[in-house]
Amino acid sequence: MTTTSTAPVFAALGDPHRQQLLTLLARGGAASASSLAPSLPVSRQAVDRHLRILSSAGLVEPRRSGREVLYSVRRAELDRSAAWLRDLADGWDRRLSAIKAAAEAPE
Amino acid sequence: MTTTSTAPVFAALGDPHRQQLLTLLARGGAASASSLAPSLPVSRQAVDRHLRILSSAGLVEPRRSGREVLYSVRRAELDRSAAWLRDLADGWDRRLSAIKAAAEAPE
DNA sequence: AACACGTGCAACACTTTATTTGCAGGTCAA
DNA sequence: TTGACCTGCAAATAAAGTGTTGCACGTGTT
Repeated sequence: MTTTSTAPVFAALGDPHRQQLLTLLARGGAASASSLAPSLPVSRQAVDRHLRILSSAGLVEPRRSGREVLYSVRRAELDRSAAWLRDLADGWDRRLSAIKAAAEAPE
Repeated sequence: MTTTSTAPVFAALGDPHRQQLLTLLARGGAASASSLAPSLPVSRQAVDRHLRILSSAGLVEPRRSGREVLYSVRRAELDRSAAWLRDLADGWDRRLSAIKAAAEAPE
């Protein structure tokens, strides 16, 4: 089940510009699309779209402040994705120990 | 720097079929494209391409065994991606404590 | 009210991705 | 050698993603 629900998250993380936006938000705090755009080599509208994608993946959260919309990082989703990776790695480890055990006790 | 190098990894993880292939490999051990294809609702060739993408992202590794090509999970890359997520979350935590400290000591 | 600024949306072009079918070539077994 | 099975590659198509420009609409400010 987590198999499909984390896919949009990883897909969102799979773009360099979006990674850049995430690190900017993580280090600089909440910011708007317009204020972030100068830091990237793309237009304000493109940044806006990336932030929407990150938002629908649950990685950032929009908050209205006056006439601006400030986006901030949502840690919970980062943790959830990291947990998925960890479970995958654990499954692989279990597989390896099963092979090792089978090799040591042929019958 | 890791910003761009992990992007292909996350992009590879961002597809449900590829996630499914990874979990199959992690739990069932090394397998070929042909043997995996019946478990997915796509053709053998499509599975092959997904495995190539996972392979070029470093998430799986091909190994020739007779007339088959067996793919197996590469734990190192899983760990590397998990580390990237952890660093991002840590950066966000540092940001939060900086804000908190500033609030407690206005000047 | 008038102006500036930030957002939201639509149209468009371009590139990439996903997937299929078909076929050629290699490898193993009878 | 013949047949079965697996891999590898090409062409075709449909869909999605990335980016741009232009413009309309709120929301503050003067």
